[in-house]
Amino acid sequence: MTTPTQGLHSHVLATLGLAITAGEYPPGTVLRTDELAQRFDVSRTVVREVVRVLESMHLVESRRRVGVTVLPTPSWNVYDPQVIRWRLAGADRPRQLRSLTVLRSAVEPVAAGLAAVNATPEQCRELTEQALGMVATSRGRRLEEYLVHDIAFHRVVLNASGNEMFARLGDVVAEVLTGRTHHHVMFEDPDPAAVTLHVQVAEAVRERDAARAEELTRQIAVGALQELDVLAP
Amino acid sequence: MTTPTQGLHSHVLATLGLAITAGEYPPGTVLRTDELAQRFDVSRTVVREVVRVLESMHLVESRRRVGVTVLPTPSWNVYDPQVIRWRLAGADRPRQLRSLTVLRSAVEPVAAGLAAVNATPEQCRELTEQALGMVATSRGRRLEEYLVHDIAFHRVVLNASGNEMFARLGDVVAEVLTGRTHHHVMFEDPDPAAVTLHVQVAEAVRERDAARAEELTRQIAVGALQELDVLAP
DNA sequence: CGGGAATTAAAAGTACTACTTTTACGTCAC
DNA sequence: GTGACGTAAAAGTAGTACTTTTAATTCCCG
Repeated sequence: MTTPTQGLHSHVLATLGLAITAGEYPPGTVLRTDELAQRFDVSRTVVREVVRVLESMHLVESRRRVGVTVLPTPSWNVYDPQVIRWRLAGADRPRQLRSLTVLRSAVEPVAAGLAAVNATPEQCRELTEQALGMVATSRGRRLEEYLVHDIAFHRVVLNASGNEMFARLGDVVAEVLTGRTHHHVMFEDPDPAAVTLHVQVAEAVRERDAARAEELTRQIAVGALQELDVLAP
Repeated sequence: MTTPTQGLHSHVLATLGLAITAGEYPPGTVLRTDELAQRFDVSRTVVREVVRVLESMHLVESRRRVGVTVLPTPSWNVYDPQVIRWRLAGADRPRQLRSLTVLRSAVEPVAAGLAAVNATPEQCRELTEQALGMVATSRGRRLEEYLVHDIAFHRVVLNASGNEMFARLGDVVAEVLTGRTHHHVMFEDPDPAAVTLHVQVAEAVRERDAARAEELTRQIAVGALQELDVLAP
């Protein structure tokens, strides 16, 4: 069952996008628009609009007299949040989680350093609040609540960096953290060391210590990568 | 005059996308499909497909009984290569170049470190070759040739990292480097220090010295940022 | 027998029209 | 003033007819 979307377009897009990113149609596979129209029981108009969107994501390529060809993975717009969501929902979720975590490990430390310089007082407050929330929910099987604070924390850091490219990764980080939490056996409480590091990052940002904020965030990232190595060998 | 594209769809998409990203339609502006159809002298079908694509880039939102609303900048899919190209071609190109350069400064050092671990012999060879090409073209007003090697160099590093998210930034880096070169007064030869650093990175990767590759690339990034500060105060 | 030019047909691209569905907004009753 | 109701405006959907591109086949000539 796919996500219950409203509107024919959304439905077809979700179904096709998911299928393609899941590798259900190997690269090179050709689809024909009216065949798809028949399969989904919608008009060719709808299919064409869907194909145009998939084309803009570089998942497929539409050529006259040939049809709609599925493109190889390296062409895909892997930064498109929609594509990320599809892939995280699909088969190679572990690989995807790893790629994204590596990306985080590169970006977040730099973002934290910038946040120490650019964060507004309000953002500093928010950051501290979320860190404290993490502490409060870090023990006693309260992983869901912890996750909310964790996501909020990282989102504030990325936004506070003042760089729009970083800010836009908030959703990606949210997906990664969610995926990680839900994928693990949900019994264990989060690593106490990580919790402490978050508190310290908030502190460093508040005190405008960019180097320290960056270094501490780097440690968080290292921890996340190691955790991934342990759980997905 | 916009880029000479083939096909009505491409043409309308390019024109509208460029106009929106250039801020020609402030957020909240409402467009109507048949008004657009009239303006571009195409059928509503074509306009609808364009709108769907713009919607997937989160540049606009289409609602019944309202029309097509231009969304605020923070919603935009700023990682979409198409959006990046439009924005680099438009008014806030300096701001955009800065954002992207900061992103590079975060990503490329980590990518270089990974490349030192994962690069194939072939990639090492290619890297050295491009670095030497940079050296060869670094003097005597040969900026265009230099640019080609520079782009190729960074692309190889990103690909060799083995991380698909990094690899996908190759196009972005290419745009940034191109934009930078063409935007500057094209008289001065590239910074000799930067050229040397590139050679050293190739060396470090070849010798599998991840830490050194990372650190050297970080220095390249710092240089790029400083250069930007000098030229766009 | 081979290669290149002409032909063909298959599929997407475009246009137009008619109809449906949603929903903002204004109206009217309470 | 507030809430139910009706209306119309705009997007959504469908279907059809036609155009354009181009892969693939055919056919002619060397």
